Amino acid sequence: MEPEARIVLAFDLDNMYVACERLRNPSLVGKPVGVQQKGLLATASYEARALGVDKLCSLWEAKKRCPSLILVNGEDLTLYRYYSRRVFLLVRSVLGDCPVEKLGMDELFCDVTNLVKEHLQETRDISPDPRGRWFALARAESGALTDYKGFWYNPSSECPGHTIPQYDPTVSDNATLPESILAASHLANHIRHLVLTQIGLGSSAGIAYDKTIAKLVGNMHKPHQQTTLVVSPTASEEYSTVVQTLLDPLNPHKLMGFGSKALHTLRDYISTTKYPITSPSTKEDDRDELALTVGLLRSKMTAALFGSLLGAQNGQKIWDLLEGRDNEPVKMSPEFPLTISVEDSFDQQRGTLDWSGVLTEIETLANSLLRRLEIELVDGGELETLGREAVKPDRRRKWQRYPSQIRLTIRGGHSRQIAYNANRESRSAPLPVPVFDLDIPRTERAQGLIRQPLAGLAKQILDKGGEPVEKYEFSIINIAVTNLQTTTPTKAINAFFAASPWDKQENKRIRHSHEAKEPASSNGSKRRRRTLPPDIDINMIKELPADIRDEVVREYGIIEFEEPPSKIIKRDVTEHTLELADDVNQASATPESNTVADGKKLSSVLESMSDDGCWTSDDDDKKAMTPCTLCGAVIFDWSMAAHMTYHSGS
DNA sequence: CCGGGCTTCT
DNA sequence: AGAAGCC
Repeated sequence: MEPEARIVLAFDLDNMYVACERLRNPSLVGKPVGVQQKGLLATASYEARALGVDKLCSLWEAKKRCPSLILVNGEDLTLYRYYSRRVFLLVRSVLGDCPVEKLGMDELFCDVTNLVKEHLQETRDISPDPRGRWFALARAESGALTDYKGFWYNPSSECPGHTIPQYDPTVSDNATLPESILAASHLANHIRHLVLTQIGLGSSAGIAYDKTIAKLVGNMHKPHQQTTLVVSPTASEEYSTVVQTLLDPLNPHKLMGFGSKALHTLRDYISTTKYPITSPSTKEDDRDELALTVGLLRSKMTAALFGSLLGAQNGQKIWDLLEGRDNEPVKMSPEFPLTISVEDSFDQQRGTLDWSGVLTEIETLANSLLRRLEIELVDGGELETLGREAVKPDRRRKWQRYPSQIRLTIRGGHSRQIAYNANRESRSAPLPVPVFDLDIPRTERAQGLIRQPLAGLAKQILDKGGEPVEKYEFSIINIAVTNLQTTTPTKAINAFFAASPWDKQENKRIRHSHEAKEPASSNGSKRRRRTLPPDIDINMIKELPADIRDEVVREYGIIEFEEPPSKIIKRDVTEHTLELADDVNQASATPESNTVADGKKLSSVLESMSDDGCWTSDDDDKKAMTPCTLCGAVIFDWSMAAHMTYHSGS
């Protein structure tokens, strides 16, 4: 007995960077806007694309073609992360226990199998209601959404948005349409409606039976539209016909998991074995390459061949993609990222420095890393940076996560040969606890990080145990914190006792911490207090970062504190959700914000969400390519400026 | 295969 | 710790 079919929704926020900038600055609505990053155009609004801007990327070229183009600097991603998180939390709260997976900043996958199943069971036997059928949401323990219960839809109406295969209006009938996929499509429509009205971001969606195909069909009609695969895999023959028709003409690259490496390997094999695939490409982005399609690969090769070329497991997985099978589960994304990193790149000039120059660059990065930690991991931090009223000043700002490791990655050299991922070396070390102490100025904490451990890590990488060198060459420096913990770093506390990380000289005597650790299970009493290490100064404990101090106090049962230590941190997801949701409701209630980020009137967008007559679509944000005038390499337009710095370097 | 930021597999 | 994948 085969497992029941899943139902997967794929959401994609339309033109997200521009849309976010328009929420920040509504005067940009309806105008041609370009978002600029590092001297290149990261993305352009639909108005700008209509004026020919999307075909190029250098800034002056863009300005030439479209003098009215408004450039916005998008190098600081804070705003985009903020909205990305808002959308994630909203969707998650609507879907209860369903897994919601974040892909990058602007995409989500949702496995709504169980939700839809429950919905159908609940509504199966109830008598018809003139309003249609009630899709109940946010039940049970997700008590966050007291104001939110579900929505009505008409089970005998057509599927919202577009369908695959397309409806034949002459035979159009819901008889063949699986109830579950119809319900899921209405659910997706409802979620898009919520994201639009509560947050102000338009989105597109795909509804299908796995992630790859949901994403694929979702990309077929954009923006502000959705597309549903309306044939069930339980009707296996019809399903594979439809899916194969859909996939066969595609560039395999469009299938998630079919990366450039795999494609390259396959192409190599095909050309060296004179495999009978010959059709020369006419498409620009396939120039000089075999025009591989899903259909060609599928008909000319075998699963076994894929296995031997790409590894047994991976080969099989990729082969399955060609046949429209994708068993990748929708993985529930964690509330906070698992790593947070900052990175800068350097051309030949900037990237050739003596030792103190290297340290200066690392310090700059350390500062911006600390800023990000405060924005993203401290309660209320993101609101503060967005110029909204932060948490009450008297309320202590609490860390929501505690990274325990820090990692330095350096990519050396500027030779053209190396692959972008090669030549990277990294070293990691425990993250010193004082970084969490918000009473220490950020710049001081950054300097502390340099002293320990970043300078040492940099030496390990750059000197490789040899003698120091006059000049160091590198092209990328990255600093990351990893292993984000939900609890205060107790291990780090021990480390703190063992050696005060950043040399508070007076506290030299707090050394022998491990003696202080009690044999854990010496008797049955769990509540038994640890004894404070005898040589620890109570005043030093007072200077610990607040959260750490609480932990110490709790662990060791210190009582001679004037101010009572606050309770153990209690994390409440739902509370946070509501807090974030608040300011939007006001925003969307005011008349002047009653426009969608891409310039359409809200009312017209809402209207269009129920029918198919949407305005013309654009797509594939960043896929255009152009040959470099100097070396002829075909390069993504959005990276041409960066590419040019490459030439000027050598 | 350039950019910055993330995840996952090995 | 590094390679590779995705946006």
